[in-house]
Amino acid sequence: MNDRAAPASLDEFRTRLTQISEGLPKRMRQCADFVARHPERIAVSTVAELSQAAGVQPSAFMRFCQIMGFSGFSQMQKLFRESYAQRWPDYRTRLENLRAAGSGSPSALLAEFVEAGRLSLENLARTVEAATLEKAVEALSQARMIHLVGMKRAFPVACYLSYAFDNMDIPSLLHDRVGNLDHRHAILPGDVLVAITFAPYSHETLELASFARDKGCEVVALTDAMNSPLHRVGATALMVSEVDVGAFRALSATFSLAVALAVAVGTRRNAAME
Amino acid sequence: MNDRAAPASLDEFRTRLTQISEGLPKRMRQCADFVARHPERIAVSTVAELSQAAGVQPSAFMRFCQIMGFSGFSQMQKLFRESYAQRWPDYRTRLENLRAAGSGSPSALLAEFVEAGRLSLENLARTVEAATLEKAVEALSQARMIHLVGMKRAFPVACYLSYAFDNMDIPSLLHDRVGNLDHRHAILPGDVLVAITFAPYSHETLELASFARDKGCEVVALTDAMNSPLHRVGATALMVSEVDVGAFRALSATFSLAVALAVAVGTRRNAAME
DNA sequence: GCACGAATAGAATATTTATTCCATGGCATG
DNA sequence: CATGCCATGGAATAAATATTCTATTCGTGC
Repeated sequence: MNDRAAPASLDEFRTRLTQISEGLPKRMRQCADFVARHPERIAVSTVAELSQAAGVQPSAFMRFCQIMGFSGFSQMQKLFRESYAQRWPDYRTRLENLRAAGSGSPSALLAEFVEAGRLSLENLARTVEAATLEKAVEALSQARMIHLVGMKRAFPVACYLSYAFDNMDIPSLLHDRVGNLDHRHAILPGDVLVAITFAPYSHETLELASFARDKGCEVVALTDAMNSPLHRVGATALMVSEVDVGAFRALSATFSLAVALAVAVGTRRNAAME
Repeated sequence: MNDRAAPASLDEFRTRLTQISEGLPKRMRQCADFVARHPERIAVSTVAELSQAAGVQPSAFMRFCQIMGFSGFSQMQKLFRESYAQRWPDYRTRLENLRAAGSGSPSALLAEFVEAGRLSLENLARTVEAATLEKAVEALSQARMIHLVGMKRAFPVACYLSYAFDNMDIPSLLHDRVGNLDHRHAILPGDVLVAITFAPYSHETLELASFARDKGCEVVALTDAMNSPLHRVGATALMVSEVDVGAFRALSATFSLAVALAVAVGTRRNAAME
């Protein structure tokens, strides 16, 4: 049937997968991609479920298993069941295991940040004001152009928004201060500025926000607290507080908020065009 | 049959188990003890295997399942399988429901992304390999200089790492392609490259990775799946898969991983200096 | 020590799930 | 344009697996 014996470990499986994944027919490629993306599901799902999730017929999935060198799905599943048995424990106990690896260890740190991210997300879901969010989306949907600014820790968020808007063909400009160039004069009537900053608040961001306000542009703020100086420029302020670990903060919740904002604006703009 | 409905979550399962575990006949007690001891095996084993491992007959194990409130073993196994593989199936329908309800509303979208973020984080905690993470941290701690590359959706992550390393006085260089300039020749022996890319994989990132490898530098990868082309350059690959909402993905889990990586490297480097 | 009921084991059955096979359709090659 | 090959879908079949049933055992109360 096939030129090679069945993979005996996940590593071998991975190797084989990358080896063959080029020059595979369409459906086989779908299987390969799906398996690569959701390896954890192989151990606990049936052929029918997996094939449906991958968007192929059960028989196609079977053929894929054979191409990978297994006699069939069952043999492949066996490999995954055996190798996932150890790392299986549910989320909570798994976190404890990671932590137990020692308080300074990378795994323990990761566990801390995962937990912090989860708390931040829950917090975000609880505290966000639907009306404010709605107002922000409405403003951005009407905008002639969307300007983005964020420095330091906020810069990744601004970048991501820029990427998202770009993907949805929404005109946007990232004020990234490359070469210390200043594009403030690109802010014209009818535009909207998204200003992102967290304590300690960046001077440049605040200044650009008040500049935009003075030009009569609306300002949507992504910030961290009620006492953020962005409130002073009359911005529509979305607040998101990240739980910190030691002196460090991830951006898990902030990114969820950012992508939700972007997608909401994108769909509303599309709806308006039809 | 039994006085109560089937547990709907692992927590309910645990509660019920402790409730009934006293005053149980001998074989039932054996089952209870075994299940309590090896809950992870339920999702991936058959009744025959489990009952043998617990030292009882298959039929005894069946009766245990019923005592726990399930109709049979299959229903109980389903609970364990579902709580492991996050239920993708109803994700699509949930989205459709949202749309049908006319609620492309921003708050509903945010709720979706918050949920997606949470699932991604849990998934990350479950699937990360401590050994790989350790290897990555070690490599980065030894590095003369850390190079960072990531395009499109991965760029915010690269930016954040750059910011974090900078804050900890760790020499790093972000290959941001501003002005289409290429700094590949700044990659010198003893350096390490952190390459970040998700499907569809960025050509530039892959190319820089193989360039670095050819120069004899280690490559640490942050990527999304087993079949990422970064595996082919022999990178130490940390995998993190984000749950998507429609066509969009946030970066919640990726950022938790990134910040944990950065902080771990920072503390280790500090420890080495003293 | 006997009779009764619960508990158990093992075999028989029903159901689910993997696997194979064959007919069809599309694509590239001659 | 015709021909052959390969990929694909769907249905038929085979295997594995859960589930139920019944005979037997074990313990308990009279």
